[in-house]
Amino acid sequence: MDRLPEAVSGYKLFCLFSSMPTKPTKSASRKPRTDAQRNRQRILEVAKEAFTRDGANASLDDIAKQSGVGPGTLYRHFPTRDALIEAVYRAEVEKLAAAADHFAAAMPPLEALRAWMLLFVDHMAAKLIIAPALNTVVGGPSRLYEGARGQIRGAIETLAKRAIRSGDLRSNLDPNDFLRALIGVALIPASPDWQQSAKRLVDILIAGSRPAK
Amino acid sequence: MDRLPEAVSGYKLFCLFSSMPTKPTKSASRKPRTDAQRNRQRILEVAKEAFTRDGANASLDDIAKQSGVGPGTLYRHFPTRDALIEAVYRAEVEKLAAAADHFAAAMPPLEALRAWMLLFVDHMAAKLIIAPALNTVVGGPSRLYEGARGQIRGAIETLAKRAIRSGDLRSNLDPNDFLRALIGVALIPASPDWQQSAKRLVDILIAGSRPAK
DNA sequence: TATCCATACGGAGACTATCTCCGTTTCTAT
DNA sequence: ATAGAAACGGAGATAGTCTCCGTATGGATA
Repeated sequence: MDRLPEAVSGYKLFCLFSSMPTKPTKSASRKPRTDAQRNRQRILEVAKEAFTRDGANASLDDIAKQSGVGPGTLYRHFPTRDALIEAVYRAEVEKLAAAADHFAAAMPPLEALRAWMLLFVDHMAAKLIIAPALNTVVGGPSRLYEGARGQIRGAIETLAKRAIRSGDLRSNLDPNDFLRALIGVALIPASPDWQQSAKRLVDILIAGSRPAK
Repeated sequence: MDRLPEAVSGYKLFCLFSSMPTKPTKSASRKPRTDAQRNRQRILEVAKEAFTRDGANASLDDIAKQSGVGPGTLYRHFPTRDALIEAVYRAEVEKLAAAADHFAAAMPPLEALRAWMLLFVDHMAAKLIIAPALNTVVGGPSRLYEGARGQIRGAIETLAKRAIRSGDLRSNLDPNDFLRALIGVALIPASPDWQQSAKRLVDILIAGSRPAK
């Protein structure tokens, strides 16, 4: 419960920055140890597998073992289960955000939006990673994922605004509504016509968001 | 697991015949004990609170304690965590299904559909019960909730078909798409304009499902 | 109403997973 | 080459899950 919030958030901040391409800070301290980085990476990979396979409460000690490290090492890198899930989640999210930029640059507005929404769905379908990850955040009032959500939100906002500007969508539209709907689709992978449903939904959303004639 | 099933059933058979001089009927079905029913009910209520408050992995022993029963009693009624979650979930679902019938009987088609979709969202918003419950099912390939999902599906199908018949919606529509979208909305209760977003989304879905002019 | 026994109860305790602490090892910088 | 900061591993304390079985209770029967 009362889990040293400031210490944790400090660590999170570190993680956030550490995944950036170049160091923006002067930081004066020394280069992070290579074995630490390697272990961190390895844990992330194994965790992704494990969460995909066993759901969001796969055994953390098992993940540590499969990564070839002790439990202590895992918990040093990711103090809580949520922290680990979040890290895995963030990696996926970054791929999606990158794709949004790419589509925006390469396609006409409405098409780009549609393509990205479908990609969003595909990512969830293929990896099944984001769904289990989102589970735990829904359960509690935790503030995780906010940064990641920001990225996704940014991605769809960019695409939607472009489509609004070109007159393909109504101007009084909140792109977040799209997101919510898509996540719903992704969370029900049970039925076999899953993909079809997702595509239909995307088209319904777009059709429902066209400017009034 | 393998708990002497034949011995038990053999014993029951013996009782059946030996104690049955005149009555040809069922000694088998006896009225369920009232204390058992009461306990079951109480556990359900407490569990609903607990899951809402602490997320889907609230301590089961705690729930038992707060219900005034021992852990054994809880586990007899609900052998697994999923079973308990499912029971709570099912209760909510039944309320929704009932409401669908009510709306269908009392309102014009499109209005009834819209009202129910909003109620669906409200239930999730107010109770936050269904969301945590859905989490665990998403994680694994478990077959829980299928019956409950059937009820919900039935509810929205009834309403949607009515709206299709009256010409308010396109005929090539899969109402399940609506469901998926709504669940997505319900799973992101974080933002403050939550309710607004949900209502907008409902209208987008309906607008996007109108017959082509 | 009294009696019987199937049904249900409680909770001690075995088992399993989570997470911490700290002595040891490894890597970077000088 | 060496110092010492950083990272490691894993034993073990803690906490949650679930079972077993002796005891209590309420419905059926007479």
